[in-house]
Amino acid sequence: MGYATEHIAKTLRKARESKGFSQRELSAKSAVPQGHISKIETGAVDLRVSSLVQLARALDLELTLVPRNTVPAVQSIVRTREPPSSGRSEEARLAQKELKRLQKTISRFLPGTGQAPNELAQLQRQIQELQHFQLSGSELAAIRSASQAFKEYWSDPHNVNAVRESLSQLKSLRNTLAHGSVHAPRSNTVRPAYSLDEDDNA
Amino acid sequence: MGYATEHIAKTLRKARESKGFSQRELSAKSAVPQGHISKIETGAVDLRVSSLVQLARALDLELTLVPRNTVPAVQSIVRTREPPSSGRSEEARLAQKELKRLQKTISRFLPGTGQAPNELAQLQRQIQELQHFQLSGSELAAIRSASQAFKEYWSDPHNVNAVRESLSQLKSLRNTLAHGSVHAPRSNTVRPAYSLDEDDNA
DNA sequence: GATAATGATATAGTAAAATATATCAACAGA
DNA sequence: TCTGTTGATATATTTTACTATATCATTATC
Repeated sequence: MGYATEHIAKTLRKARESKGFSQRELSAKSAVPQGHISKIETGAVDLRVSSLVQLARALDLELTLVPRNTVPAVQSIVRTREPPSSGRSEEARLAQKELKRLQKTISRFLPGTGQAPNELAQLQRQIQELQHFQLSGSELAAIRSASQAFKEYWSDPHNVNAVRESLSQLKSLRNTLAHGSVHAPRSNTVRPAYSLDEDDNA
Repeated sequence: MGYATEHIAKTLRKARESKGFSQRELSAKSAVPQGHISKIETGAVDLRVSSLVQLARALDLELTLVPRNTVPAVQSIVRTREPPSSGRSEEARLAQKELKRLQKTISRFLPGTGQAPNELAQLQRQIQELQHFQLSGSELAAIRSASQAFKEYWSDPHNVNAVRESLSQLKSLRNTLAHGSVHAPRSNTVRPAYSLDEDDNA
């Protein structure tokens, strides 16, 4: 409806997709129900500012009021810092999927083992945390590599070193992401009021 | 309440005051009731985006969603284009008051005259329109000068030239403002859905 | 001192968002 | 084919913004 709010809705959707989040994931991060996100993105509601801010924060966006005559300059800034080119959204999606796949694989493997090595739990937490970062192509490669390492352990449960290898890869990935030295900064992972998981490590 | 929306509220109030608008004036321009504006500025409500946009437009602001990491750059842009230094708010206030004073003076003068010169009506319309611009120090000077000219006419109703002088000063002021060649652009005066006054002239 | 403008509040009624749940079709993978 | 994910919708309930209107204390202006 609202001609002016339509733009907001589009921005939200684009931001979400570019980060590879599903509406349900975003719902978890922002504490806004998925159904409501759907309505918002399709412009079916005149949402309240608090809802908008909740979503924005989860998407690493900031709601600002800028003077009309500065809008072009602002847009130019935003544009130059945007995702390098195209395909980013798809890569983010794939990276997130790969993470989930690995997570699932591990959890399916766990019950079978009499006593799982310590590293397995760590691996799981690491994956858990990585899901909070915005990922892209290069990260996808690292994740796949870690996934590969775990498969080696899967096929030979004596090879604990493979787990260690996998874990170390993900840790290093997490550190690069957290320190923002290479890719998108994202120094602070978005954290909902109710914590979905505890993650804290070095 | 809303920690995040508090910032929005402050921005709105600052923008309004810096333009010398009262809540009632802003209410007229934005079609948002004064009482509601009060609640919004004091952070008593979690307003809807449509209301926020209405107010923003009336204040010549744009609601935008920008990536977190661009916020500092954006703020810097906004800051460099802001009112040169201080006292702007007070000057705007004074300029608006001066206009009102002149308007009042004229309307009080009118009934007394058997047949007011054409220029008086033009003067009134000119003032009417000028009230839609954001004014500052230099405009204040021009307005006072026009006011002075009118007083000469007041003391000597035969001196129609004084009115012409006053009118010409305001017209020139209006043109400079409208074309944005000198001060703040403001090419399009904010116009509420229901028109409060008709003003159209060259 | 009287009058007018300003901003903050209060109350009551209406409209609409927010929420919790659930369902559904389309599609992707195992 | 079966399963899980995704996005869109539907319904019912609760909460709350929005509106209109009025009051009030505080400043300014005459």
